[in-house]
Amino acid sequence: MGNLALEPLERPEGMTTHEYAHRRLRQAIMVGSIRPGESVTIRGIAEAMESSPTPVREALRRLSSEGALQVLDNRRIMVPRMTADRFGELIALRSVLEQHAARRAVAHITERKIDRLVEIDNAQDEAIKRKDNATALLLNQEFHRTIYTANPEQIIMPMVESVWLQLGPFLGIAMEHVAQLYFVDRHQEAIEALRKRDETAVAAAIDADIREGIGGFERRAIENLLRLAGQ
Amino acid sequence: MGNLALEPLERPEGMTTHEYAHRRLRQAIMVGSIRPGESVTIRGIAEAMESSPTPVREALRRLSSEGALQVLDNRRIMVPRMTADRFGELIALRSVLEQHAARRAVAHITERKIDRLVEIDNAQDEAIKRKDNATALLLNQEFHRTIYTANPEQIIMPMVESVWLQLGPFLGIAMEHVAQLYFVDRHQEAIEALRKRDETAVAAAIDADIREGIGGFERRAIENLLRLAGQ
DNA sequence: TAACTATCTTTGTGATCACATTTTGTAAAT
DNA sequence: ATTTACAAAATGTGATCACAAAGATAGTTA
Repeated sequence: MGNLALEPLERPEGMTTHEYAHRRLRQAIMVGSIRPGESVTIRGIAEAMESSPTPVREALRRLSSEGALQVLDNRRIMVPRMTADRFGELIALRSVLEQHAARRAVAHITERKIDRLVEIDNAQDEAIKRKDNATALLLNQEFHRTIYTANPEQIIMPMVESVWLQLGPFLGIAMEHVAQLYFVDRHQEAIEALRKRDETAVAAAIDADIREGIGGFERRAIENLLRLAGQ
Repeated sequence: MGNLALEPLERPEGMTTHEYAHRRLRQAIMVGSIRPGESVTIRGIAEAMESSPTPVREALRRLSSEGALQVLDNRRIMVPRMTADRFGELIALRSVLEQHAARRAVAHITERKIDRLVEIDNAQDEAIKRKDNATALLLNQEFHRTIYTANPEQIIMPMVESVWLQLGPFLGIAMEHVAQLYFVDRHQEAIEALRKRDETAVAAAIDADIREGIGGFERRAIENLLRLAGQ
């Protein structure tokens, strides 16, 4: 359990060690590189990224506050386990949060932003064709993030990302057992609705994107996947 | 800026230092003991609670992930400043989050829970009569928390508390300049709706409680308060 | 008086160490 | 073969130290 395969990540000049550790772990969790129930150790991570326990501990505390990690009673730190019920809660919350975020952003969307959204969506389609799930996943997040952050007073993004983080490990399992993630593309609808500045239509597109995308997993399918993964 | 008046807080047996630091700071921020824009230092807090920088840093990282603190470019850590726009975002988000949390909890509410809610509400009324704002505030939170945590799979509570944390410092300002906080009591409505297991009515009561309570501050009033407080 | 500079102090950061607890591994006993 | 007992290793925790960057202060100059 001590040895942990963390894909390398460039470290910008001037970034602190704890911030780097945080970002690297966060990304690993977000794209499903760490399985639910897997535990991480402070010293293990410190060794893996050639630093010391102190900054790693700060990174782990942040991740636990973000819901990405869970601190057990025996002080061990692990990626939370997934259940069908928890998955349902996460999808319902994701839908509510992102619909709200989208509604609050509509008034601030510029034509330039919309052009950017089209770009991202095209890139995502490319990634899906290449069967590059990880990239498609990140581009999908980038699409959503671009919309929500159009609102300059936005304060919801950390919560949206928290939900993404909590869904990440399950996505990792799904990607292991499903040939290709089923990406539903309601992005075109969202873009059209944004062009018209139609709040309700935007919210509907976001909701559909979530519920028919990752949220579309049936309860039975989730239980099967978790059993297959030995959860 | 180094000296910080932290009201003492009992420390349960076996609680780690960083956890204790986190809880103590969190409570101070939640009830408005620290003003927006005020900065805290690692060594200052460590000295105030007779510990060392290491665990304090962990506590501060957690609080920054919770939105209670803001890390500046110069790495200084401060309580985020409030603006009328940000306040509006916070109230809107609070309403959406708590309505959702309440809806998801309705099915799990027991008669015992409802009795507990009545108790809390009575205690809050007492505190209001005594003009004990801090206690009333905490009891109000306890009321809401009791509802939302009835759902055993609930994952939204950390986000709700994050919003409370972000509103806390402004409440501190409000309490300095307003004789008594205007507590609107839609709790009776919420209790009645819970008794009937009426999701929509519960959500409506929660929404009204928020929007007519703290959310009832007019934009003009907020700007005045902030100006009075030298923000 | 205002602006600049040099010095001292404060502060954040990360590595290291010591300690207590937990976990793991091994050998003996039933 | 399973359980128990004990030793060894691993792990989380918190204090301390050294270093660099930022901030404050005092003194000097224009």
